[in-house]
Amino acid sequence: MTSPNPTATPVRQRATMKQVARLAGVGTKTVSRVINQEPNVSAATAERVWEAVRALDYHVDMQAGSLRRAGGRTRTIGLLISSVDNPFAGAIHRAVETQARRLGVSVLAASMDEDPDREAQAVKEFLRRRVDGLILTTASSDLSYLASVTQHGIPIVFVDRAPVGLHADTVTSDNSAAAALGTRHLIGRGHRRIAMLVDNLSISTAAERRDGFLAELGRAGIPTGEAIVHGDIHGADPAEQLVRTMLSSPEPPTAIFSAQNLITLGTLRTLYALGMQHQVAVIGFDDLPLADLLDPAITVIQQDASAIGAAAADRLFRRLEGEQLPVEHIIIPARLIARGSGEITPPDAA
Amino acid sequence: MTSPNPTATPVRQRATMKQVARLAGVGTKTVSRVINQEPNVSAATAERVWEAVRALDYHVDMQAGSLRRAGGRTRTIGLLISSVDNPFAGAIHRAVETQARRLGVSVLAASMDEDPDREAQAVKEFLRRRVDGLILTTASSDLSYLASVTQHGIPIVFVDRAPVGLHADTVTSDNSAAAALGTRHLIGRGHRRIAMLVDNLSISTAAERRDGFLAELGRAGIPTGEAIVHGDIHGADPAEQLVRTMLSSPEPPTAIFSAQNLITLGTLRTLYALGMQHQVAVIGFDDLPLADLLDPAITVIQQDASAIGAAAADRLFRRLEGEQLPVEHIIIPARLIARGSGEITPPDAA
DNA sequence: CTGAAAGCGCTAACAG
DNA sequence: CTGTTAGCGCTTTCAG
Repeated sequence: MTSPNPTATPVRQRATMKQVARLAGVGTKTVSRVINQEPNVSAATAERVWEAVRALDYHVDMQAGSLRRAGGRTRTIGLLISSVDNPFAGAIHRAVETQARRLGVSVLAASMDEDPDREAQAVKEFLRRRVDGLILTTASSDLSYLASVTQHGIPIVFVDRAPVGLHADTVTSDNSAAAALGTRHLIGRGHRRIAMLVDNLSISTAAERRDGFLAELGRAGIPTGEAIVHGDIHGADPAEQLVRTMLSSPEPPTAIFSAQNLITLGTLRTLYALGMQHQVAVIGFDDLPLADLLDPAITVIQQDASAIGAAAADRLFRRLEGEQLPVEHIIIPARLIARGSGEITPPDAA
Repeated sequence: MTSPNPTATPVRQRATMKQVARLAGVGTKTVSRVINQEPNVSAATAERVWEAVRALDYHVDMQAGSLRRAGGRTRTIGLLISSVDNPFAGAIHRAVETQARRLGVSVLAASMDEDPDREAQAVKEFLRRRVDGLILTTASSDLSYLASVTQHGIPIVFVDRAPVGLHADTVTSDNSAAAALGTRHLIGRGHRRIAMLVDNLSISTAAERRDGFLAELGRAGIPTGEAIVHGDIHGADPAEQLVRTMLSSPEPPTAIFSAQNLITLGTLRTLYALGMQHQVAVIGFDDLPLADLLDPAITVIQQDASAIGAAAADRLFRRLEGEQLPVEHIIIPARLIARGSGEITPPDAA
């Protein structure tokens, strides 16, 4: 009978604490003390243990440990973002990881793809793996399934979007104000027919940007009843199509406010294809890598993703340390970067 | 004496399988069978168990389970990439996650930031958490610390960069060939003074790109002894500086081959600042979002990050399923996308 | 400063 | 089809 694994090196079993203890000639509890840097171990004993650890290439099993440990901490958190492939989300992820690493905490990351089912599934997998805490970007309008989670003592911090119907720590941009800022910028250049292009309006962020836009139009005395708002635009291709249609309409907008990254991309593609990039003003939410080199360079509303991620992580880890904090909604300001495309004036301007 | 947590809802302890069993009026093993979809449970019993699960909001503890389960599988893998904030790495992450999710596997993600110490630290944390397998982008020249890992039966697949001195599954682009392709493209337009700008040469990917560049120069009969190669460029700012210096030299290059994303960005910034974007040819490794809208649009070598990630995940999961596979180096082709900047001819061309 | 015993929540192996 | 017993690797508790 041949071995089932003829080529590979024979699998040597992973070392256990017991084996380390035997090799070092001490009890398992002493090994545990050394590994976890607990006090009350003589330097000599500790050194013998470390030698055994190296000799056996031993790595503690945190999972097994947390089974018994007070509080059952796994030193692992769950992070749910729109997509691990999205630059904005990546920056948040980065900021969270930086803080986590400092504390020896690992991060389970997952993408929810704007799908409430995926979101719920991802959270379930996090819970099965006994994460200590959760940082979530949510796509759900029904967060009731999370109520029990917080009750079980697992802290949750929401990032990017405020949760619906749940009183919990939240860190977001100042979406409505930022949208108003951009809108005011365009109105100041003389625009009155401004189109807002926005993603799925069930995403709170999208809705807030729309609201900020409309509010600012209202403040400027521009009738919001006939305001041009296009929602439910998913990605660059639909945006590209839509802008094409819009611009060939009898009364085309003189400015476009794109409320999201990919929508900006699609908008620009059509403008360039039509050679109209110098005629229609554009402001985009979220910056893009080469935006400053285009002609005209793109005026954007830049969110501080790093600050958002850092604030969320800070909040979560402080709760995990046991700090008693009131539930808070932290708002990170976004800023407008004027580069050219947002300063184009409408054709009929004096 | 006041409660230490006066405002919050009292923390209800997490439900255990035993509690579910008691509530459903069955043994724990039956609950285990139902939860894990094992056979040999009557529909009626299963339904009672599910009711109890819902009532108690029970989530299995996979950690505890894997302690006893044959093979000790945790259904979690570790993914190490250059940075979770890097678009190329994000695309790999995405592809890995997609496959993992299908199999109910979670992903612990970490950034190594081109730092061997961070890399080793991250792997250690993965191991402590008993991941079933590892997908690694490595920055280390000494991978000896991983030998024991594979011996313990934990499969490793390397992505983006081949490991030094370790015979293991690897998925990379065809770096040398792709660099040669880009170089040939420039030579075909009449360029002979081509500068290659490349990241840290200790990164195998960077070295391979340099080698492909030099090899192609050699094939074209261009003396490689005087070839212009600038290594150890970390990010956009140093690249920006360097290009400025280069272009003010007595015999400036007529074409620039940027071997990395951020270097391309810096290169372009200088070219635009000097108004020379129509005079100096540029080819960049890795695509950028707005590259097609610039004037001239940027010619790039595009790596298929999704395919790389997918191939790596496929390999890992097949090994985890127990398939016996020979160690393999899978090479994913990269392609050249000609857009304009790479087709600029040198000033002295006939 | 050190170690022995108990048990965390679960699943393997077996008995019914 | 179902339940009981043992024990995974670790940390807690408590006795030296």
